[in-house]
Amino acid sequence: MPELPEVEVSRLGIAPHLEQQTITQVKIWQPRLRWPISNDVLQLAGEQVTAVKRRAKYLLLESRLGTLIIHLGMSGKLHVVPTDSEKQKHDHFALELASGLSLRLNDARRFGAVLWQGIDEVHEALSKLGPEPLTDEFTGLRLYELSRGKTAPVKSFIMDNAVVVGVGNIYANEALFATGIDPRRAAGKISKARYLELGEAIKVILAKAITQGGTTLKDFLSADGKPGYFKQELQVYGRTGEPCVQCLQPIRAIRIGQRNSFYCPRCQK
DNA sequence: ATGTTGACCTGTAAGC
DNA sequence: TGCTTACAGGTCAACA
Repeated sequence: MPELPEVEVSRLGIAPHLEQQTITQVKIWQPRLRWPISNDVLQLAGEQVTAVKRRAKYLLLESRLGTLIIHLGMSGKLHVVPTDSEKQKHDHFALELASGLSLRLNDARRFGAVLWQGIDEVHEALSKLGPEPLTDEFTGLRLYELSRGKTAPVKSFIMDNAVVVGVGNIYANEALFATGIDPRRAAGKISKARYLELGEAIKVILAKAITQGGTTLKDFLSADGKPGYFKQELQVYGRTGEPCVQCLQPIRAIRIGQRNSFYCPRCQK
């Protein structure tokens, strides 16, 4: 479900309910997610959430004792609900708060994760990540330099978390359309000038998606239940056979690295 | 080393 | 109305 904008929208939705709140109880209903939920997370009971941050597609709930790391995988969702409300199917984990509200993780496919990072540790899930796309550490120049000699498709390249984090299947397709780059092209054979444009396009598209509340494809809702409106902005993703917004050619779908990929055969070279 | 593929798991939609 | 198949927002391990 979530790429970086959806995770950020989730963060913005839950943060006001969590920050400075005391956790009264930690509930592990289903520990078998992508990795088992460690009992280390139980020490959060009685602790205060000092900040709610994000790194890549990971949410970071900080406390005096350490950081709870949440990843939503493909289908994970966070809800803030009254603690006495009924547990839903696929609710796996919850933090109960002194306010009477609870944060619940619901994830049908269980590709998500709940991890514990002790104070002064860096969890290995976070240790090999590239820069955040919306910071100055990420530039088109970086894309250009890292891509030299690579033969993998440019779409796979920009989805590589060691190159830049947070660019998933939707926004990779959109950024390549915005810059007129054929997603199949070898990453190493694209010019510096085009990478400079691509870097900017990634920033602009992700930032806009965040302001629109993310992309709701099937069922993404922010923690307060609102859908995202970026779907209306999608130029190629999911538009197989529909006319290109620029040239009216039908949008094509192909498979790149096992992922559905959409492009305009006329506008993208 | 780099690139590609399968695997994890469940729900939903499409096809027969 | 079934039943079967393919696919879905992500990431990692294993392989060539």
